[in-house]
Amino acid sequence: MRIVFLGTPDFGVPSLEALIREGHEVVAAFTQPDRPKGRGKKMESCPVKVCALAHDIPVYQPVKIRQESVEDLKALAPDLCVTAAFGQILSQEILDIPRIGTVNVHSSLLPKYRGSSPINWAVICGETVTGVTTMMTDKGMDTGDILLQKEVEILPGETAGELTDRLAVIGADLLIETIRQLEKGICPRVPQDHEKMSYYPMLKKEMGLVDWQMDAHDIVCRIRGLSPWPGTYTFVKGEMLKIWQGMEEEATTGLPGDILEADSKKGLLVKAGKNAVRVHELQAQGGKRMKATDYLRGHPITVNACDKNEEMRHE
RNA sequence: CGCGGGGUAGAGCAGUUCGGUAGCUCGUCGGGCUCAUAACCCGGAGGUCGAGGGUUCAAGUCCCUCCCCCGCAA
Repeated sequence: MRIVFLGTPDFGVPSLEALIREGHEVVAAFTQPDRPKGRGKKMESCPVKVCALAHDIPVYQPVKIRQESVEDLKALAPDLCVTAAFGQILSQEILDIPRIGTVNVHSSLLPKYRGSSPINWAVICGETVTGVTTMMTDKGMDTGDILLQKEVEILPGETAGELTDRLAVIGADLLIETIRQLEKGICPRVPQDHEKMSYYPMLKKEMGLVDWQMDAHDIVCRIRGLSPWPGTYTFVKGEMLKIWQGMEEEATTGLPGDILEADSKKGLLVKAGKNAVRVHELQAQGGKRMKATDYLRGHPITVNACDKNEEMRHE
């Protein structure tokens, strides 16, 4: 099968590798253009590009695929296009090019969690089950007909990053099975129940700012859901502190945001709306991530007595 | 050349302004106290101060070069 692969970040790599491993003829890979990244504004290739080049697959990096790549795609004459976290919207004109169609690997149980960050949102919303879906891409945002779907349990304490790694592999397997069934003409194809759809927006940096009015359970889900990017943070004495890991702990005293415990032995405990968040792992500006107890050894934080030291209260 | 913080004992930090015996908290090892401890007391071990070069009687500290880690921004 002549396949054109479209994907950008790590999530797409297992799918691309699976296609190659299965002996499909991957004739091209499309990814987002290289962008200045990291500290020194160095240009960096995305994971899918690196993978494609390693397998001698031609790489295309249009800024806007709809405008630049229609002729290229036609010339490639694919039987099938496969997308996995590509990052650009395909036009109908492009969707009409592949003989069979365009299959998208989406990391949620559609129609739930449409949008660009389904894994993060599933964790943020406190789900215990999510999954991957293969679908026939249509013009809408993750609205196409569902082909195959697989449920995956979200493990306790699992972060979005960890879950992404797992779903990427599971998604690759599902993709291979989907293509197998498409080739035989036995692949189911059912429209989404649009009544049950949910859509969540792209993640923004600001979403990582902890609102201590929220219940501890929700804050912990957010910490997990935004890890490793964009990360969760709060302010202590005017300095930003990233929170990498935390757990809910029962607490009835104090006001939201109060530091109930800050001890290099006991650790760091911050009051939330309901209950409190035990901060296990954090990271100060310029520092590396470390256990809260280690941090407190060298950075003593005063315990808020709830109604004094108002200026020390973090936001 | 995008902005910025940092590398000192196993861990987390202070010390660098203004050169002059390597410090703190914790851990660890040994001893003591206690019905008891994430408690307390006494004692010990453990450091090429990221690397190299330079200045100096003397460099963690001043000068030059390099390596590594991290936050912002994108």
